[in-house]
Formats: sequence, structure tokens, C-alpha cells
Amino acid sequence: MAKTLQDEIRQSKPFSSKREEALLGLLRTADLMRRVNNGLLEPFGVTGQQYNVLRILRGAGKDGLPTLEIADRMIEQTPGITRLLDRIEAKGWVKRARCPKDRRQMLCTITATGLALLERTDAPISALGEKALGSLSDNQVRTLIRLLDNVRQNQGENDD
Amino acid sequence: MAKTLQDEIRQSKPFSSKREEALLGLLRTADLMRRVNNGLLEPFGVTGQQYNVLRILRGAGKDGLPTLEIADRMIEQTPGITRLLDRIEAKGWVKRARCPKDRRQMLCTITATGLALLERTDAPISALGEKALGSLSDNQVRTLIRLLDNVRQNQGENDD
DNA sequence: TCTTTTTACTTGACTAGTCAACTATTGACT
DNA sequence: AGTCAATAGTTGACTAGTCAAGTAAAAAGA
Repeated sequence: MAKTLQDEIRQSKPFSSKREEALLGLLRTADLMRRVNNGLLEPFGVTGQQYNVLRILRGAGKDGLPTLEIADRMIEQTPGITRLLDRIEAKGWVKRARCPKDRRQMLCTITATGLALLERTDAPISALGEKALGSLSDNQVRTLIRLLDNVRQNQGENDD
Repeated sequence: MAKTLQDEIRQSKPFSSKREEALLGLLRTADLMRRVNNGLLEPFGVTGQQYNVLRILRGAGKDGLPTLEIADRMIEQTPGITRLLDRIEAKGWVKRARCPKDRRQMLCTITATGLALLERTDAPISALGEKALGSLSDNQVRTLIRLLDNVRQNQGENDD
């Protein structure tokens, strides 16, 4: 697939700015969704990111997860996760304890209080998800999922 | 279009989690794009948001724009823009001056240094835009733009 | 003209993303 | 056992988003 310089140059013009427009639309739309989502969670005293952590820990069950495993499942970078967990722990929604098998790891588990919070937010959040993309047909939703997957794989990221 | 409660309940199941899946994909993809974009800009000593401000100010020409007008054109909330401009001004990329006609407003203009910076980043950023969505056909790009527009309008936001 | 309201920011406080540097363990190799 | 590298996580410093409250100037109303 070796491309000549001419190919590169020739290619660079034709699809000029349509892809940039799509990229901008993607960023704008995601930002809007994020804000609506955070707005919904705010009355519960939990932020979007904190909510994500709690969802992940609920999924992990009572064995919990080591800190960096949580970071992996979020879209996030490692250093941020420590302080994020600090704040969630301060609110009593998670517990952290050194793993006896590997004392480098901190095992994080969701508390009963944390689970109770999620039970209250589950329904409204799910409803919001449906409503946010409510103007798209089932077919369009499938198409969107496919296009986004395509874009992500092109970037060499798979996560999950 | 008044819906009965039964309609609501009946509806809530069929498309259960596909829309939530799409929403998650949207957030993940956008976050990935944002990071790649920031990574490209980092060597130039400018962040993604700072870059956006400079692009907007370049478009505005030498008359400049009042602070909140910039915030409107970004995806951003008002309070953040002040400090964002503080940092950009400290780097010498913009100037701010009270508008003589309306002394409440601060007119922001891009400096020659700021313009020079943009000239160096334009090509690589544009190339990145093409590459990020490079795996999509022209048709798919158009579809994506349309779907995203649809979602945003459904939320009651139009911006630009 | 004087008060009230609105507009255009600005500041403080807190949450979060990100890079670089650091500590505590663990695992591998000698 | 003893050193060295890799792993798991933490901390510091800075950028940025977001809400609430504050200031200054302009516009509206009495």
C-alpha cells in the first residue's frame, strides 16, 4: 500500500473539509450530551464521572476492582482516577482496601449506600439515554453505532 | 401526539439499550478524538480550547470580539472563558481592551504572534481531521453529519 | 433625574483531565 | 540473598468546566 507523494497530495484536496465538519459535529454533540447527563445527575450530588465509577463497581460485584482496572474501563487517564476515588470514598459510596495477594493494588468496592444511590438514578438516566437519541429511528441508531465503532477502530482503540 | 401511559411503558422496552449504546459510543469516540487532537497541539504549547479561541478570533479579524461572543461560539460555559483568555493573553496571543462604545465589554483580538502560531498548526490539524475520519467513505461522512445534526436539534440546540 | 433591571463580565470554590516525578511492591535475573 | 526492572498507585502543578455570587456599566422605568 505504499503511497507516492503525488497520491498524498492528490488525496488531500478532494474530501477537504467534510470530515472536519463531521469531527466538529461529533465533538459538539458529545459535549451537549455530557452536559445534559451531568445536569440530570447533579441533584443526586454525584458527577458524571463519579457515576461511571459507581456503575463499573456495581458491575464488578462485591469482589471489587483494583484502581487501575477501573481507570481502564473508563475513558480516563490513570492519575485522575485516584482523586476521583478519593472524593467518592469521602462520600461513603466506595470502600478501598489493600489487596492481600498483591499489596500494590487497592481493591475498590461499592458500598450499600453507593448501590442505593444507583438505584435512584438508574431509571432517569436510562430514560435520558432513550430521549437523547429519541429522534433517530432504530435503523439510524444502528448506523450511528456502526459509524462510531468504525471511527474508533481506525484510531487503534478498542476499549472493552 | 399525546401519548398514553401504556404507550410510554410499551415503548420503554422495545428499543431498550440500543440508544444507550449509541450514546456511550458517541461519548467514547468524541473523547478519543479530543485526546488525539490535544496531543497534536501540545508540542506547540497550546491546548485544544486555547486553539479554538484563537481560530474564532482569527475568523473575527482585527475588530476582535467581546468575551461572551467568543464563549457563545465555543461549546463552553461563560465563567470559564475569562480565565481561558487570561492564559492566552499571558502567552501574548491575544490582546484585550475595553470597548469604548460599551465599557462593559472587553474586545479581544488576536495578535501577530497568535496568527503565526495558527499558521504553523493549520496544516497538521487539518490533516488530523481527515485522518481521524479517514476510514469512512464520503457517503458515510455525510450520514454521520446528518445523524449528529439530528441529535443536536432534538436537544433544542443549534449553535452556529 | 433617580432607582431598578439587565447585561457583560469577574472571582471563588470545587471537580476533573493530564503530564511528570515519586513510593511501594513484586518479579526476574545473577 | 541482592540488584534491577516493571507494576500499581499517589502527589504536585497546571488547564479547564461549572455553579454561585459579586461588580461595573448601560438600559428601562417612575
